[in-house]
Amino acid sequence: MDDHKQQIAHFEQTCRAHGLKMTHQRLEIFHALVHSSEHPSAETLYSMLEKRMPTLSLDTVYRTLATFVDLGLVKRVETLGSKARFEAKIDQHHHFFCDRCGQLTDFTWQSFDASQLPETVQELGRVRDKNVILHGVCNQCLKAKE
Amino acid sequence: MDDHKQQIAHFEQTCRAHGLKMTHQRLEIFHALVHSSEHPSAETLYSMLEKRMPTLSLDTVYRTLATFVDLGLVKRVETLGSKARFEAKIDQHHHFFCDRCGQLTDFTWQSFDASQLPETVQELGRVRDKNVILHGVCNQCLKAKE
DNA sequence: CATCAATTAAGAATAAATCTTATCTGAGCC
DNA sequence: GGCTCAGATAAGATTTATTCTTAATTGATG
Repeated sequence: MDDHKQQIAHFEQTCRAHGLKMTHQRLEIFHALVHSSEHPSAETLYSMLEKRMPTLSLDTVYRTLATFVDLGLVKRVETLGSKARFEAKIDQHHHFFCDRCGQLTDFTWQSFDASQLPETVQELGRVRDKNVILHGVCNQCLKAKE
Repeated sequence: MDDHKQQIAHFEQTCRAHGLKMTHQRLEIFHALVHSSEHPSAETLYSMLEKRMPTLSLDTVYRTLATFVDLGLVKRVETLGSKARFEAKIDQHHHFFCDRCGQLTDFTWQSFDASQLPETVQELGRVRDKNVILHGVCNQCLKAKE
C-alpha cells in the first residue's frame, strides 16, 4: 500500500514539472482515484468527494480528470458503456468486467505479459500496450442469483 | 468469404426465430456490418448506406443496431471514445487500436485463446469471454509521419 | 502579500443516443 | 393479390455525458 504514497509523490512531481498548482481539488481527486478500485466515473468521483468537499463542482472533476489523462497520470478505461471510467495508471494489469453489475476488477497475468504477439500483428503497426479484457459474471452477482 | 453468406443466413434465421420482419433496412445494415472491417459507428453506417438508400434515417440505424445487439447478432466494441462502434459478431478475435487515427483492426491469436487464465481470476467470477486489446500506431500512420 | 492559475456558479452548448407522435410503407400471412 | 400490423420515416423534443462561457472568488506559490 506504500505504492500509493509513491504514486502520490510521482503525481506531485509531474504536476510541478508541468507548472501546475497543487490544489486541494487535484490532490483529493487523484487520491480518491488511487485508493479506489472501482474505476469510477467522473460522477462517481464527484459523489465520493462532495461529502468531504461540499464546494467541489462536477465541472472541476471533469476538468481535472482531463488534465490527468493528458499528463498520463490517469487512464480512461475501455468499457462498453457510454460513461467514461478512470483509473490511476499503475503497473501492467488487466480487467475483469461483470456484465451484470458493471463491476470492473483488476488482475495481473505475468505469463501473458511476457508472451509474444502473433507474427501477423507485427504487420499491423507498432504496439505500445497489450491488455486483456474478460467479460463474465462476478461472484457477488452469481451468489445473488437465488 | 462464404462465411458472410452463412452469417447472413444465420441472421435471417435469428430474425425469423424472433418473429422479426426481414426489412430492407435490417438486411442492408447487417450486410454492411458483415462486409465492413472498420467497426463502424451508427453515424458511419448511416453515411455508408444513405447513398444507396436515400430514405434511410439515422434513427433506424440506431434502433436496428440496438435490436441486433439484443439478439446477439452484433457486438458493441470496447473503445476509449465516446462514440459506440459495432461489429458483426464472428469467431473469436482480438483488436488492434491505432491511437493516432482510431483505426480498429481484427486479429486472431490461437495460442492465447487456448491459454489458461491465472488462478486468481477463478476467484473473481465466471468468465464468459476473453479478449486482447492492443494499442499502438498503425502502419499507415507510421508512414504518414515524415 | 501579490499574482495569476485554478475553482466556482450558473447557465449555455455540444455530441451521442433515444423517444414521441403521427403518418406511411411493405413483409409475410391468408 | 389483398390485409394487417410491425417497422420505417419525418420532425422535433428529450436525455445523458461532457465541455464551454463568463464573471467573480479563492488560494498556491514566488
